[in-house]
Amino acid sequence: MSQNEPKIPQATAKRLPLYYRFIQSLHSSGKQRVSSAELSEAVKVDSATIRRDFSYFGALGKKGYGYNVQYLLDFFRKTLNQDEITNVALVGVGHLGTAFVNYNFLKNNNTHIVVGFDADETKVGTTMSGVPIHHVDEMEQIMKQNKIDVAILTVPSAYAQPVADDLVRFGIKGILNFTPARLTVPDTVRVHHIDLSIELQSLIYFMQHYPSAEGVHQ
Amino acid sequence: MSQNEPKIPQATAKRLPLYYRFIQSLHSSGKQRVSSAELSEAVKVDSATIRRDFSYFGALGKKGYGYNVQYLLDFFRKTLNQDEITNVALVGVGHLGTAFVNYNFLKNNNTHIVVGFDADETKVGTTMSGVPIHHVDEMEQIMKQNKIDVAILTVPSAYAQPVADDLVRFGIKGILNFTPARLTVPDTVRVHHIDLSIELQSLIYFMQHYPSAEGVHQ
DNA sequence: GTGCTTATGTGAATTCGTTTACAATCAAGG
DNA sequence: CCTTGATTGTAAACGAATTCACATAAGCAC
Repeated sequence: MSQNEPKIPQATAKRLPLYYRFIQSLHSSGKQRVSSAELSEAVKVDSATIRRDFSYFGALGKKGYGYNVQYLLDFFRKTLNQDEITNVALVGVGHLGTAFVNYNFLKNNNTHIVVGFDADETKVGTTMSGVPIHHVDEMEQIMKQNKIDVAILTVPSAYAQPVADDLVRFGIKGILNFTPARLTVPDTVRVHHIDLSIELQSLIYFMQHYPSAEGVHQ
Repeated sequence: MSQNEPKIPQATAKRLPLYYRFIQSLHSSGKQRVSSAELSEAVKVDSATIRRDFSYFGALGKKGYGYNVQYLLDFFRKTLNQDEITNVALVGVGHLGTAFVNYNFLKNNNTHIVVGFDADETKVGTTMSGVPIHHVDEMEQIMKQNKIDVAILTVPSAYAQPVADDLVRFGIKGILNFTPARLTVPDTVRVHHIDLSIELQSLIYFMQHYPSAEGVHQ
């Protein structure tokens, strides 16, 4: 879909959902217009970077005025494909997986965990926050039925690669990987790593070696 | 501590814990030497980048040979200050916070959640996986007693900024922020954001707009 | 209309990070 | 001790991202 748009820098693409969220909150608070300076203050991104980011999509604002909130909102909704709900599978319903099912990315979000998988028979057949938990052996069938192409991976790290291999085989297109394993997948599959120990470790390293300055995040 | 080392690029610093973890696993599997090519395969970072990263610390390897695992291990342990345990506070013991307490970054890690805080009276006074949960009103006293300077923030987003203000007042030096709020803190305090909805959203954006290519993470 | 103020959009400069490519060096084996 | 093969460490090239700085255009007040 929309493969003919100009290629957006990856750094920009990562900030789009952040912008979108704040624009939503502006909109629901009734604000009509906003400047890159205000946005900057709220999302903690330099205002020039915001203007540059927006400019990749053409001229979204007006000189001397700023940006119209409604227009931005509509634009980002379209760009981020927010009218279509993305079904997500959760693979591994341990502590972390459970937290995600309960949270379920509900607010201001077009993503929804629709099914969980686990190998633990005591969990299989239950429902958590309305999400049915199936056995991992049923993945193929259920993933294809529900047209799921994104998975959140929260299995023990020893199983990460084999489970990822399965997911790939069943047609997954994106994996949000919370295990420490660095997955090997075909390059048609997009993997984002969130490695909690490493985030904590690197935070501490930065604290000890970089007295000041703002941190990025991942 | 060790403020006189050469300044390491931030991108490099973020990879250090990743290297360390893999070197540990090499060591415990009895491997004596390792090349940048092998490391590259395992951690999925280009081998030239690894050599460049290591070179910021001087010559850690030998030409034609590679790196001595024991030497690397010792070096990284020292550099990442792994002999000293870092006490961490968990603020907000909801679903996500609970997952972290149970996980507790135990393996191969010098960080340890030693205390949790919550406003919910039914949680206060309990112990989760050996970690005592106190009321947020006791933060000041307990944080200072235990010399805690890192916190994991998993409170509802409306409380994120006020709680962060408290933490700053009680002398925190680093915050791992899992709330969607972009915190305002003095620049002596390091904040890393992990915004789960945004990670999921941006994964989906990348899937739809960048057919191939390897994703970064964070 | 006219002029003042504001804030965008972007060329250019800069900073940061990655990758190429190869000379220098070492281990190992005969 | 010499040769071969392997692998580092880094200079230089490249590429990505950020930031500066300002011409340009729009709103707004009078």
